[in-house]
Amino acid sequence: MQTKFLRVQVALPGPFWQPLSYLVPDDSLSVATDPSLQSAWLADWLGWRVRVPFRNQTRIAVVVGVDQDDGVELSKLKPLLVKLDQEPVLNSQDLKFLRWAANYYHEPIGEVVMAALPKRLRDGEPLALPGVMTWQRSALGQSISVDQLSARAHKQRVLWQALSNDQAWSSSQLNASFSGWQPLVKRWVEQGWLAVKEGPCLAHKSLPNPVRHLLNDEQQAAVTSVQASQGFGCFLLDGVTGSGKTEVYLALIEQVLAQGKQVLVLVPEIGLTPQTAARFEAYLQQPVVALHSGLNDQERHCAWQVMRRGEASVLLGTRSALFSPFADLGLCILDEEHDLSFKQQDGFRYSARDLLIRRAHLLNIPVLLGSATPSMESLHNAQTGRYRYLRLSQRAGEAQPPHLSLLDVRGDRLQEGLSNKALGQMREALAAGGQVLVFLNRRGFAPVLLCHSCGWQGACSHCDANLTYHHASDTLKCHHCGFQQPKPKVCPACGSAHFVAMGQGTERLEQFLTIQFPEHTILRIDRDTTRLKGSLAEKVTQARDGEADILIGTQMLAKGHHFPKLTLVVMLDLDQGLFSVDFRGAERMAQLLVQVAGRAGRGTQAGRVLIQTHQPEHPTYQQLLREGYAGFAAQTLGDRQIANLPPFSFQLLVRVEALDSAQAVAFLEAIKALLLAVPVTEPCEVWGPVSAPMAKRQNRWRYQLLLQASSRASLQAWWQAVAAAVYAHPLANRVRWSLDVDPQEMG
DNA sequence: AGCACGCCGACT
DNA sequence: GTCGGCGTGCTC
Repeated sequence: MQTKFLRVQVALPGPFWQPLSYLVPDDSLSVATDPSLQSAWLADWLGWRVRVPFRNQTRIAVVVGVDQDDGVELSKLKPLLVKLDQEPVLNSQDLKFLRWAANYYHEPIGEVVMAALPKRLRDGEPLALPGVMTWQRSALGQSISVDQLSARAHKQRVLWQALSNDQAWSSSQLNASFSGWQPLVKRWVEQGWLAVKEGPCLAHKSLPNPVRHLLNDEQQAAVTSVQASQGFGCFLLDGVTGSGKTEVYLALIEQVLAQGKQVLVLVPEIGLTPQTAARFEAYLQQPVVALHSGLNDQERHCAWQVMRRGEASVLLGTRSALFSPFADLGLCILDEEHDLSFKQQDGFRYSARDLLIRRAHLLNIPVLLGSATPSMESLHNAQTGRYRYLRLSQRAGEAQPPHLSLLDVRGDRLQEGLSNKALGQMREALAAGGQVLVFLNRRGFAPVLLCHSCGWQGACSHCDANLTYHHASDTLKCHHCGFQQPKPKVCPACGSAHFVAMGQGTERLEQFLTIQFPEHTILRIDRDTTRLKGSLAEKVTQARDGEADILIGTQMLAKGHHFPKLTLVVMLDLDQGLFSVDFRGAERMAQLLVQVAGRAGRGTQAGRVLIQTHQPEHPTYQQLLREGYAGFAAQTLGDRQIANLPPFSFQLLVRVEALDSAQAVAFLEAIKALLLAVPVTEPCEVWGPVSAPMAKRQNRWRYQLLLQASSRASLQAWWQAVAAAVYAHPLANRVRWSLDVDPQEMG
């Protein structure tokens, strides 16, 4: 038999645009050289973890291809060191999906594959979780009484006595009660007294009491539509706040679970609270695996493993849970589909919504997107028939839709951003026994220290941004690079010692309201007051139970929470959304308004929403008030079509950062020249280079180039036509640059 | 991305 | 004379 050198292609984190090849060790050759065993050879390697030599060290990689001749010289190839695990970590469908994602987002395959593995597996830890073994008396063990043990072996007798309760003991349970149990347990296993079981690594916990609900006609119609789906289908569930989208999800999940299949539910980053998981468990009466940023590496590994093995059927997670492997996935759900947190904003800039749809498509299963304020993209897809449109128009129970009104504050004196009219309304609502939420979208309102004499204000020397004044530490800080300095004693420009703190923060608002409403309790919920683990959930519970009369909140209070006693919402600074540089500014503002308004009047009392504004005649407000979100969306889609903006076109943003701004611009100009030289049939446009919204960050100048085309395919093809030349450009290695496919924010 | 190699200022 | 600054170039 002639010698054939076999190679595998592996995904390794790093900027490698194709997988790296390694030779397989000699002892694997006999299988592979026989052509009839090619498929066995494939199954033996594809998706397996391997340890490979890399430079002068070793790395963990995943085999993504087998024996493809990629043109790399044999002499350059190294043999891989060892194959890990007893099974592949990713199956061929997972790999196909990940390859598609890498290709679409122009992200190195190694980075994408590693995003699909929990950190412990990326680091080469064993696949099996330590501590998931449980021990229980075997049939033989049942007959062994403690008296058969030596009377002098006190430790043994205590341990055996404990094990005689017929429960399965995990190592963590044994650790908690006994020391030195391992050798004894090991011996008893060898003697056949104990049976080892590899149990689920999730702690057994008791399920909440069952909760059932009846569906109204609209909910039932939505459930029926999705159930009728044969194979892949994408559904948009457009349901007003409080209309009971979750009940639809639960009914569908229940049905899929009854078929023995699994379900993946994605929620926004701050939407996943223990209450959400508990609600799912109460209805479904089975454990729900939660996967979110609050978990440690072991817990993530556990969740990953449990879903992959099919030991649990429901995964409820944030963005990255999208990559989890499943034994048999039957349904995907993505709640609050308009939410920006589904788009990863750094590194691998994927959209969890778009990738979830792609994954469902590859698996040929239905996917359901839900929102009270669907994105223009999804509404457009529903209108063109790519998605099936499902509508829930009624609030569940007796709850009335909130009443929205504009509060014209032009010419009024504002105290900490609040008008006297708003304060008056708050007093009335509180006197009537209601709860009040003051909503502050703090962006752009960070407190700035200003010299009262000359107007000087601190600017960061490394970024194109103002320094923010921090009262507690009496310092000026840059939120973008971490630069900080003590508050100057006198103004660096004019020498005056008279400073004023400008701008609005929730902290100052809280101080002000404490003075205004001394007899009422105030609860502030924002990034600063919820930094500790679990404190958001705790505060939300307090708010929901009516322990505070006045709530002060930012973005994180806008989503999904239910405050039955809330009767009045005051929105302080929505106006800025009207004048955003981003064409999606108004869309975001409208979504925020409707979502926050949805917090009010979910109990028996009708809710009111006051929007403080300097622009009461602005068409966006007028439209939202007259026709609601649907009318706003129809108008916005019309405008987008005329302007040929997404969702009527597709965009790709090239971002560049460089210490030398000339290099950044030169690189983008070079890319633009390459793009313009490509003959294209469909309309393709390129704008820029322009300065990024924050022109300088951490001493690097930031520029961007926007590509736009009439279809995803033509946009991809256009970039592909220049990609090789761009990567080969001398500046490509001298500046930091990245691609953002389907950018959601221009920052 | 890391992490080496490589070629010029302040130190025992 | 060296230690080390981070520019630049490669990784199967």
